[in-house]
Amino acid sequence: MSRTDAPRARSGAPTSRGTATARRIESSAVALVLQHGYDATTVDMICADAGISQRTFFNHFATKDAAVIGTDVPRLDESRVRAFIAASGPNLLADAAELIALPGLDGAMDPQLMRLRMRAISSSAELMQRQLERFASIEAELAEVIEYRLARLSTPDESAAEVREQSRLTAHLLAGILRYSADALMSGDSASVPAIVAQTRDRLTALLPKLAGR
Amino acid sequence: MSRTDAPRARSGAPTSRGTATARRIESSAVALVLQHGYDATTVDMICADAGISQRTFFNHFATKDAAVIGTDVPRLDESRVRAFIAASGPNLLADAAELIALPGLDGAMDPQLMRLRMRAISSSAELMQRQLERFASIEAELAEVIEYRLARLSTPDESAAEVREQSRLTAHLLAGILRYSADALMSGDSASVPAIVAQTRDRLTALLPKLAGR
DNA sequence: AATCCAGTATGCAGTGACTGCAGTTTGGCT
DNA sequence: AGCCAAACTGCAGTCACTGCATACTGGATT
Repeated sequence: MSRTDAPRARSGAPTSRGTATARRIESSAVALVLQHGYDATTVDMICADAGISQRTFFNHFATKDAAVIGTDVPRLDESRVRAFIAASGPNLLADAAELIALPGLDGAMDPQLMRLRMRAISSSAELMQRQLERFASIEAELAEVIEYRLARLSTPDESAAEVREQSRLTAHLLAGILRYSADALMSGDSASVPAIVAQTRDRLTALLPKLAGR
Repeated sequence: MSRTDAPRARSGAPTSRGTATARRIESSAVALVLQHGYDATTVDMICADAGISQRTFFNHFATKDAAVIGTDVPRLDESRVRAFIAASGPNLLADAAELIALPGLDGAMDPQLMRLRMRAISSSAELMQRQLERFASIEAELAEVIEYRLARLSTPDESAAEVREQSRLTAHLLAGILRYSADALMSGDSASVPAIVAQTRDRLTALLPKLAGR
């Protein structure tokens, strides 16, 4: 019934990452969306362009938008997580922002398709929305990691439950930062991901003291 | 084509707020979702329960989820906006969080339906998501208001453009706070809206110094 | 009282995303 | 050659949603 949370596919639950067919579908989808816009691009059009049947399309991608934005989910970079927990720099938020390993940055994907995909996503408010929703998927995990750092900063009068809530709140703040970065990345003309991340970090460092009062 | 951004309806663009039919549809929708879950509740079921045709349903609500979560959008409370701009308290974020006038709190709605609606929304991840998306609709407005306050706190080396970007970043942070509050409100068993807002404010006040370092 | 009109409700046919099922092709392996 | 699992396909069906053309309603106008 729901269109967005459909189960993967049926039997093999193909990861889509890697199979030639999935790649063809993805590049057709991105190209057509860039050409006609997301709403005007039907699944049938993508199938025709990729030379496959509609059923095959849905064997690879659970939804139409998955074919455009990709199936990889942002993850926490384990090695960085350990470093983050051990560290104790003053700027927890900025540190945490670097925990997230954006998919597609690990070089496993064609950078050309990557660039087109980003343009396609930013051309549609709906796709952008879906893209941002993905950040929410790691928020719980993020809150847990943050809790380790935050526990060391807690005052004696704060219960463990309170620290946990503060961690969850921090994770939500972080999601806001990520949304801001994604926004800047997509709407800005050029600018690489590392550049945007660094810029946001600086901006945040300047901003936080103003928000926290003195 | 898109399911989520459909234009209101055709001629009169009914506000849905107030008409008896719209109210019947809303309460049928909420009741059925509570009973069967969102995905298992079809538009036809709601129509049958409310005693209207499907076409009439879509004359009142642009989408199925609109009938459950309501059509009112959060707005900035104008009188509070003026107070916010004039004030200069140390806790800008917490101040800003009170700018938002949540719909349904102005007493114009049946509190009983309000409570059922909240339970219905929190019973489905998809609905919750849609609900949270609405906060994004006022982010631009919010950033503009924040800019007034932030401009007074800027250092000489910061350009107007930089202040604007910091304001946008702040608006995104605020959206995170709102999401956290909404989450707490929905998942918590009881707790009134003002109580949650106050609690979040306190929590934020305790948290911010930790995040900004000293 | 007859007329008119705007607002609202409806039936119907169509589009587009998505699913389940049942059957076929394909390529590697024995 | 024969076999098997993975991948592909057609098809029929469900559900959200739209456009259009057509009623029904109650009150304001003449």
